[in-house]
Amino acid sequence: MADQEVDWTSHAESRIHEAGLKKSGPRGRVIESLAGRDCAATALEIDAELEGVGRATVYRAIEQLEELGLVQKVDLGGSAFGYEKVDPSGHHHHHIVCDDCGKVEPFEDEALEEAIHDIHRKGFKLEKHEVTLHGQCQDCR
Amino acid sequence: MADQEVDWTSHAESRIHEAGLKKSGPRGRVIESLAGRDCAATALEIDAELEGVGRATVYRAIEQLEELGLVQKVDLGGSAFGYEKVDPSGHHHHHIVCDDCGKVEPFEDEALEEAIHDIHRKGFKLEKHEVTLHGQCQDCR
DNA sequence: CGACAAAGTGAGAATGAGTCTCATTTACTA
DNA sequence: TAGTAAATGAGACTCATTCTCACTTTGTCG
Repeated sequence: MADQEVDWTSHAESRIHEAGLKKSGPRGRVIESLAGRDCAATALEIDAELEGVGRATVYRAIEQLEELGLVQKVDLGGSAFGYEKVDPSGHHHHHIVCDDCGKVEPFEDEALEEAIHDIHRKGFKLEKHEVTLHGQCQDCR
Repeated sequence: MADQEVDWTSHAESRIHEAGLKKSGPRGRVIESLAGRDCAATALEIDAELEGVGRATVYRAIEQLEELGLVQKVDLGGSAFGYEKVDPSGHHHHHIVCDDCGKVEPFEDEALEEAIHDIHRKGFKLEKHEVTLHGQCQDCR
């Protein structure tokens, strides 16, 4: 396990505690599962990985983590949403999805972030944004 | 019905014909419904609007139109996808979604398009992109 | 003009993701 | 240690989407 994962895990546990929530084994396992991934996973993938943890618990844990800003929901273009840990530093990335095989890769782009930051829309208070690029990966070409 | 809608409708019908597909009333009604909208609608909204047209037919028609590049699928953050006609001129927009009431508004931004156009990713052949901004609309603040 | 094959169709069953309920268990705190 | 609020797992449920299938329409070829 890399340092960053340890950081995110303990950061998440602290924030959970600060929010007045109790410690729990099943939720801890969901947090671990998210910590060990570089990019988005679906709720059902996590559920399948964690034997003995109920589906409802996985969804509940993800929801709580999302409310605390520890996890973000990302649309991968398919039928299910993906969820991934949010870097405490505020650093974030977007996604490239291969429309043939479904593979997802993270990417970052400074110019893109700036362009989005410069968008102002009358009456709308922007809170977050999501960019998904679609195409074909090397393997599928 | 505005000129642009007429154009898109007949353009769509021609492309359907070119693709070797047969003429049909129900699919024609789905095309009309899409033509009459400025922004995305869900498949079930279209289905509900068109009495006498089966759900399967609505989904099939949308799928065919999507394959022909006449319609694009957009993620509105909710549980269902939206579908909207693609302007034959290549002109396109993205979406701002109010996370409280679910309202969707289109927006365009030249700088954003350029930033996306400049992204090159080794091994990936980019085909399309999707940008969704989230926040709160005037009514919900 | 038929007649036939391919495309199209609607009803409803099936699937898949996500949500809800509820009886039971667990973690904190007084 | 008792009380209570949070947490849990099983499974029922909802909603969007896909699939199946028997039947109808379209277009073309003889």
